[in-house]
Amino acid sequence: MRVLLAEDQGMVREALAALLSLEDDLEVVAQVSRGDEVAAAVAEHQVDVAVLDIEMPGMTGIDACAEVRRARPRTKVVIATTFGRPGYLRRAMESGADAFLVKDAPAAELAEAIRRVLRGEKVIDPTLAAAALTEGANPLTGRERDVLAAAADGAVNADIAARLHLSEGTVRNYLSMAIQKTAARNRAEAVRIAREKGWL
Amino acid sequence: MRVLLAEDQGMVREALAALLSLEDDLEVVAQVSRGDEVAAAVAEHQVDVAVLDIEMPGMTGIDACAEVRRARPRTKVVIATTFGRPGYLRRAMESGADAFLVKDAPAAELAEAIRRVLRGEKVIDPTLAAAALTEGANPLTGRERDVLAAAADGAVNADIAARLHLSEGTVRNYLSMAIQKTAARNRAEAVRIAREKGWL
DNA sequence: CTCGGGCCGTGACATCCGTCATGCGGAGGT
DNA sequence: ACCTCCGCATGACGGATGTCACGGCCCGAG
Repeated sequence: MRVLLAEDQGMVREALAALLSLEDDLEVVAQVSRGDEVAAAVAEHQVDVAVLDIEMPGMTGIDACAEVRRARPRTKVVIATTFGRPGYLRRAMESGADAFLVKDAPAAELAEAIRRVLRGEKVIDPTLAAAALTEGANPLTGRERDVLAAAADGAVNADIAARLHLSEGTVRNYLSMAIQKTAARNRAEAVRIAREKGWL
Repeated sequence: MRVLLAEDQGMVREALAALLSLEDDLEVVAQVSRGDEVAAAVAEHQVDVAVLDIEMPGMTGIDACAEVRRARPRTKVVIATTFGRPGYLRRAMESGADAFLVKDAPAAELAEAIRRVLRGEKVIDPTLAAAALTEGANPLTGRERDVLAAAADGAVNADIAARLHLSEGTVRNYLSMAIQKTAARNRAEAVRIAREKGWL
């Protein structure tokens, strides 16, 4: 079966390629390091399974998954990520992913998951599935996410207001909402919590 | 040559093991997922080269490197990390590392670096070396680092004071110093900048 | 021994931040 | 038509934060 690997860290990507090449029934026919190169490569190399990291330059693996789903629905998608955040899992499934793995897991699970999605199964870590279900959906509105994301790197209110073309008071209001919804005590904690839950 | 791999993400660790096993002259004789297991494993398996990640539970790869250096000076140490922060490079070299690689690099460089350190050479990314030299040393004092680290996850002043057994005013003073030294405009930005430079 | 620097604290002050009340317009649902 | 939710805004208030000046203790370098 023809496999594509998308992962931005060269060493990790090539190591995973070496690992999968040990499997007789799998062949790594393409490797990309950016999310926005996935869809084209999948089409060009007639890929049967795409293994995607989430955090990548250009485009997230989740968005790339949605692109693949639209352009070539028969290609299976496996999301393999460092962070087992419930929100990531939820969004990955909404984008049509067939499997969701965390890189903490033993390597054998990757090949195993690939074979299972090829048989038409879905593969999800049960612990994560439970967490995603108990958490409920992302409670932040679009603008609240925007403001929180802009505050994430330490910008002051005036900066955020300028960047998003808002009034400073509005920025304060959205942040206040976000802080309450995350049950945090200030913006920094709100950012941390939202990140952990995959809301950002 | 006998190689140890220390890396917390199972999938990545085993993939790197597969990669290195393709090299005729290298043999992966031990794998650990925690920093505090490195030294014992190095001694037990008579390891010639230890490949260490930095971010690991239990102990950082840099501290583990120092342990190995003390307990078994002839063992070479290769630090392989996700983040090419100048401060990491500096601290790794101070701990006696023989090579410093970023995981962005192509996989071939890993085996190459291992062979070179075995010949007694040091291997450092020249771009990073330049950055480390232009940056100068960490300007933060021990206590300033402590309070900044405690503020990193969104704790309020009272929390930090309690955690470090300080007065709240003292926390404010240290944070103010840290903010000035990082040329930041608030604690959150100071945390970000200190992280980027590897001062934390 | 003196001097600088790290460490810890206090007090005062200006500013920033988080909260709340309130308002308006638009989109979507019943 | 009505209600609800989102987006955007203003104004006011208290508390948190950042800055500054100042003092103390201890240690190592010169």
